[in-house]
Amino acid sequence: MLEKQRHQLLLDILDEQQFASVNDLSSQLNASEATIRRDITKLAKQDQLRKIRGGAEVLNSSERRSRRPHLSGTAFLAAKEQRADVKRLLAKEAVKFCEDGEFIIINGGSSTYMMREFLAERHLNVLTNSFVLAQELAETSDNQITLPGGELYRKQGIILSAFENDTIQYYQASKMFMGTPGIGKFGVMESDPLLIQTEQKLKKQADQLIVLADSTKLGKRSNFILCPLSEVDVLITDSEADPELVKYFESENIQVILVDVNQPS
Amino acid sequence: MLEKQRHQLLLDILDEQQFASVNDLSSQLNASEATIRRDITKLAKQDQLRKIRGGAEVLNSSERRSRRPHLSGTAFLAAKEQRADVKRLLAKEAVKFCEDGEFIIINGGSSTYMMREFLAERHLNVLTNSFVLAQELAETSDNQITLPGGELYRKQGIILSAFENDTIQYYQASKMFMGTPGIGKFGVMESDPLLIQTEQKLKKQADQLIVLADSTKLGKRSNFILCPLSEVDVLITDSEADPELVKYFESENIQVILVDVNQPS
DNA sequence: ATAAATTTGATCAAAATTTAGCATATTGAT
DNA sequence: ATCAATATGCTAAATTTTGATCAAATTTAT
Repeated sequence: MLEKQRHQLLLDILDEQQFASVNDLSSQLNASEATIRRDITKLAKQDQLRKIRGGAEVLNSSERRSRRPHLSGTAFLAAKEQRADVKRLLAKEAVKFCEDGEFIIINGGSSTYMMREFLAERHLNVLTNSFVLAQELAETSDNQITLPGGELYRKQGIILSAFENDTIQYYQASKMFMGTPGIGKFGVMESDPLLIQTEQKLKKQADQLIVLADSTKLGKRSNFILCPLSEVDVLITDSEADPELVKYFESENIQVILVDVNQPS
Repeated sequence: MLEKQRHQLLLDILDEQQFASVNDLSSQLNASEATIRRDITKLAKQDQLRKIRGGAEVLNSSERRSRRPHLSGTAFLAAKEQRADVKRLLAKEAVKFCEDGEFIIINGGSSTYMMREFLAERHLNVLTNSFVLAQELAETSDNQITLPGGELYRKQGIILSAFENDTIQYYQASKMFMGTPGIGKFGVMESDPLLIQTEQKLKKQADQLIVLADSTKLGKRSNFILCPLSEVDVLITDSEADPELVKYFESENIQVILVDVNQPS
């Protein structure tokens, strides 16, 4: 059996049963114990599993090296599919807010990613933590692109850093655009704890915060509160939004833009 | 059987079973192992499969050649053409220097970009200011990727920042790889003034500096001196290098690796 | 604490795989 | 049909992986 293949199977086994002894693996993969030990050592070096006495142990997902959730691939584009048509309209409206030459920040996410289509023929200065958006804009537009430093998280297609990041700190934008899994009286939500810190750092550098959220997101809760409503300047949503909530947002001094979902596009 | 036909069948087999050993393929396609090896090498160069020890492995669809060339392709890819074969061999040698799990820095440029092919099956932690390299590695490999913050320069496919950049400062690497337009008694040269500052910052974070330069670059001058020879630890060049110069570099305590240019692969 | 049992890493020879060079066969162009 | 270019198969040498053995380290049982 090929080494690579054996490695793959070994990881598959671990995925299912959490732990595996050298002996188990040796018989399941019919390879000698010496070989299994070498495999484990190698895979441990690659951060694919944890070597423990007697065998190996799986890593929990946060430690694990993303097992090829491809950029531009599965996870990201799949999320993009949901209500893609509405998101596209919100994105279109968002881009209309910008004047050529303006400095803006675009936070990663499937809603804001849609802005790429409309940014193609614009000439803005864009700071974004979305690697995939940067990629698109670099290829299809003349916008000036700035990226924050950090590690690339393939699953989200985003660049994250634990450190204070000077590139962000020196960037001053008039507007920041972001999507959200939920927005309500409690504020703007975020489901991915990894993202919160970066988002808050980005938000500090912009004069105006513009949130994109289709009507199903209104009033929805999620894991974490990213910021209170008072920090939101504009909310772009669709015409099916609950009028009560819209009124409430407006009473909180938020400019609400309702995009007609039956618009021809 | 026609070569093209055999290639197609080979890929079909891989599609079905993920892995295939040279031996398997040889009997299934009745061709000698030598031929199968040559096929695999060729197809791997075309990014149709991944060459692994003992055989070949499928690429998941997003890695497949279907994708369009990244970043406008023009300037950057054109530069890539020159002496591409030699550069590829230098890159291969460079990757051999790395151990899985190691933290390395790769400076942008056409030589170092070639490392992507050989990094595909490795598991390293890579910090690079090359946006295009990051793109490739993100799509085709499991390496952990870190990017410095800054503006995206399309022509060079590179991220540059005028600011001190914490992402870089917190990164500690054992090796830094860089290409150069010229290296001689005066030191390592750089032609693009924009790059110098970033390169010097990156260099500070690595224990060892490894320079890739084909033999035509040896003794060549360019606009700027990036660093003196004393800071270079390893020079990877090809066997057509001027022996006098090689001797000189060695007398300066540089480990010189000569790659045989007549090597096939 | 001591002994027994287990696991580990190192070493080495055998087996498998890759590479390189050369001879032969096939193909395409004239 | 002939020549050149390319593709194929074979072999020997170099490299890598594997499995077996064993001493040292670690854990478990007494």
